Amino acid sequence: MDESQLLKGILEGCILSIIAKGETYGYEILSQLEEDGFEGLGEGTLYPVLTRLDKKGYILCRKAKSPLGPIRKYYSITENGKENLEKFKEVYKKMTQKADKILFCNDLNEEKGGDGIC
Amino acid sequence: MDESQLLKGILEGCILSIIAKGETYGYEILSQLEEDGFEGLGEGTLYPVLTRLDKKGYILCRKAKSPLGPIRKYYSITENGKENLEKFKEVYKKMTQKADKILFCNDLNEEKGGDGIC
DNA sequence: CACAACTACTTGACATAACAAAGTAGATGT
DNA sequence: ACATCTACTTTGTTATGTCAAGTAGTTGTG
Repeated sequence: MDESQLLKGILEGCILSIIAKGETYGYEILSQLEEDGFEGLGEGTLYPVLTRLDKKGYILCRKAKSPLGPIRKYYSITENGKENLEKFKEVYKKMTQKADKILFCNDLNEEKGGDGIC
Repeated sequence: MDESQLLKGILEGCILSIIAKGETYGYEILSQLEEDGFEGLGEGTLYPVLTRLDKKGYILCRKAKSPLGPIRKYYSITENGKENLEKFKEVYKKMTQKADKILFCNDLNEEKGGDGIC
């Protein structure tokens, strides 16, 4: 059961969502993700996502000095990125609703979040 | 926004869950998934998953004639598979809870399912 | 001043899984 | 004979997360 496969696609949306809440930089995103329960994510996982989001035009990049280390790259979301984030949320919501139904609506009255999905 | 990436990992769990509900075969699983909202899944997507689940020992395979076509391969879940399915559900639940929090708990009181995630 | 420790980003090689497209083949009906 | 539906296989492509290693600026300790 490879957890990393489940992350695919989700991670990019989560990172875009974090940037949407305010300008931030890689290292901070990493600690934010850690705080949110996504532990053990390496830098080699995060930075390629940022590059990708930038290439797609979903975020803007601005370089600025750090008060305690090498140069930071600050990212902020673009209009294009905001639109994409909303689309992503819709797709994510639909996808998980479908999966929830198959996974948690068996013969028995199993439940996922406490609300009645079934 | 590539939907197929979001499917990764989820699909395997869903298919295992469908098999857990009773012995079935590929073509039937495909129509079941379609019924559950996973439309447009090709055979080239489904069958490799079944092979994988079989290799991992999560399902058993039995060949039998079809009343209306070529031979079918009937699959049923193993004890090992049942255990794995439960583990998968846990991992899936945790993962989506984390993602839900990041995606739907912004400054505004957005909501996902109607229950208070935030 | 040398060195460790923390911050911060980069790069390259790799594994996994979904997907498209094409193929093989049995059964049925016209 | 031919189309159609059922049913499974195979091959190559692509996207994305992951590991490992590297580069580099800043601060504090001995």
